[in-house]
Amino acid sequence: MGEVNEPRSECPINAAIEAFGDRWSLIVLRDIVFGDRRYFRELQANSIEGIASNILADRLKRLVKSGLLTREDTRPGQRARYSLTEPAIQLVPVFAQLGSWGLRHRPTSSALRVRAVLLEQGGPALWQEFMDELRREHLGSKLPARSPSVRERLNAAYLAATNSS
Amino acid sequence: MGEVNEPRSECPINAAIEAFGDRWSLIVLRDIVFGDRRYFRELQANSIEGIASNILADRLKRLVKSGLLTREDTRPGQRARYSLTEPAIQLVPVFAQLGSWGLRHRPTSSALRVRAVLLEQGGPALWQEFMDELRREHLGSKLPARSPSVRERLNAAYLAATNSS
DNA sequence: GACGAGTGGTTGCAAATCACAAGCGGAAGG
DNA sequence: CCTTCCGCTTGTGATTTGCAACCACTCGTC
Repeated sequence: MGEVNEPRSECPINAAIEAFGDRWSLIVLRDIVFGDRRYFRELQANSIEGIASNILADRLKRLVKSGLLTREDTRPGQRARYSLTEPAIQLVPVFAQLGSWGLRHRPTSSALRVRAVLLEQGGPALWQEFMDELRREHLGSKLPARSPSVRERLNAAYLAATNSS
Repeated sequence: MGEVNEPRSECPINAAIEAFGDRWSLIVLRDIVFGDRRYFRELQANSIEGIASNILADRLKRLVKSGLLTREDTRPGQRARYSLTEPAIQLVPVFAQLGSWGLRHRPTSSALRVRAVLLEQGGPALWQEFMDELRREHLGSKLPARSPSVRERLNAAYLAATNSS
């Protein structure tokens, strides 16, 4: 990916594409945001698309460099936790719209569809709540938490769908 | 791009990425949606990112095959018009969110930013109006038109920004 | 203090894709 | 005819992808 160079244009849509418009960046971010994966091995082992380790390493490095993730700095050989930054947290509405689109126009499994349905039904209010939750988990925000959390609700719906199908 | 094969997963977000998650597909669609380009040469000549003709040809072909565009069928050597399909028109909210993100988190030129700002301010109601407009232009919908059209408003704002800067 | 499991990666390689420039066959107008 | 416009196609080298194997390091256990 050539996004290391200067941007092709100064269009905001193009800027977004250059930041995460490839076949893997959004997949990695999706797994961190919705799947709560924080470590390299977690991301690789649980990837439903089966990401290769070199691609994962490359994307994580690039996302850190471009300000979408931060990496806990550890000595080599130790677990390093990745955290979302505020720009990455603000991708939640993008994920919601992508999910709504995929839901409508492509065949998807009923289990994996559930999260997108809920996110669509909840609308911007739910997205905001989820973003606040991510700020708490990833940025140490002290905003008051609600129970059950959005992620708990999303996962409960996902599990219900996998069992009933 | 390997999107011709079977999908990597049945996740709606992944489905969206496989449909248009590369460095050029959304750029082409953006120019058709917001720039009102309908012909190959228009798309190539006016591309601010400078798309190469083989890439453009490949993307158009793929977008037609995947149901996002239709191509007027003409004899070779004649102008062929491309039209958006309903799934492509429903990308408007995706574009709006991508624009909002790029606006906030990446440097963009004030002129090119204007459309994204307007789309954000207008919200879902404006998106719907714009989608109806696209249905009229691309699908022959007979829904009543409003004046001035959303595109006229977006372009007027864009021109005002280019002159004042 | 050697061992084995777990950590986050790197390396090599073949295949696919990208980006750039040039050229091509048909159609339309004069 | 000749020119211009039309949608591409064809080379070419450079980059990226996907796959599998391998690596250096740390930590807990014996």
